[in-house]
Amino acid sequence: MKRFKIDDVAKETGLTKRTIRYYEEIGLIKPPERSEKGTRLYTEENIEQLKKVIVAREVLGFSLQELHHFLTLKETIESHRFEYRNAVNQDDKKQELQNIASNLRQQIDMLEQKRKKMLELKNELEQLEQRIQTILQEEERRG
Amino acid sequence: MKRFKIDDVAKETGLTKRTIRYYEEIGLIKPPERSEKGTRLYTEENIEQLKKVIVAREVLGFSLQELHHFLTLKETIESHRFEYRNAVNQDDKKQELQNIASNLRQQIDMLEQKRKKMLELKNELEQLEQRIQTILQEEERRG
DNA sequence: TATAACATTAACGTTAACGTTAAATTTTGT
DNA sequence: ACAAAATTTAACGTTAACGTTAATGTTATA
Repeated sequence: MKRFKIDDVAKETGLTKRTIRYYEEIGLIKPPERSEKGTRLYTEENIEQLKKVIVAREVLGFSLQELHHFLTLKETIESHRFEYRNAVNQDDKKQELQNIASNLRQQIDMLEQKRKKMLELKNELEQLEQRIQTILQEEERRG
Repeated sequence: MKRFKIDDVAKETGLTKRTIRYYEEIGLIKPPERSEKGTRLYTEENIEQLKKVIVAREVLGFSLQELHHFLTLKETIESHRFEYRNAVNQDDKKQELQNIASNLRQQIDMLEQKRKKMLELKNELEQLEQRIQTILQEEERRG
């Protein structure tokens, strides 16, 4: 499988090298493999993970802390997927799953709230746009 | 018309007094009236404006700079609404309006992009939720 | 009317999210 | 094989968005 060095990743994602290392430092992305002497070697998967982080930060406006919370949640779910049936203490596991589910529900509801607010703002902007278009068209007619 | 003091506004909006003064300082909100001796006196309208800023910041994740840009745009449009017909230089005005329109269109498209990305994330989370529910239900059945 | 409770400005402090620089290695191109 | 280019860690610098404190002045109320 092909590996990329940090400068390639930076160019691909638009982040700086510093930022990529920083995201690794605070645990937002998995540490990539290293060469024998310590140079970071990224897989496509590493890069995809980074891109998701960018979307969540830029597009959704999450803070890196919120993002970390989020990703940890996802990781927890995915890592528990197979372990569950063999769990030592079923009741504890069940409780944990229910906590996660409740947490997820909250995040989903929050996203829906945000989408609603965004739509409202978008509508407001479209009204402004309409107003301007009307004025411009009146001008056309009047010459 | 009733006026509120900054502490009331803080309680109403959930912001701190410092933050409210700061938003005024950087031009995010209109400076409210002052009493004879300098105490800030806020109208309902002032408070509404603040609440909109909060939505845009918290819910939409805009930086205060982006917000400022945004609000300035809106202000520009609204203040030009009546002035336009009597404008001295019609061509300049027309050009300006077209610039604003183009700017608005960009913001609207950006909002739509964000909404799309949000929906994707929401769907992803709902799949995770579904997975958890399935596991929990299997547990129920197995006792 | 006095005094407690609140407001104002000014200035320094803090935290997140990187930027920048430096000194030492590593990797790459010829 | 060796210079040039890229990478690593470490540490200090910067900016936005406030928090905190202090000194002083204003408002409310008993």
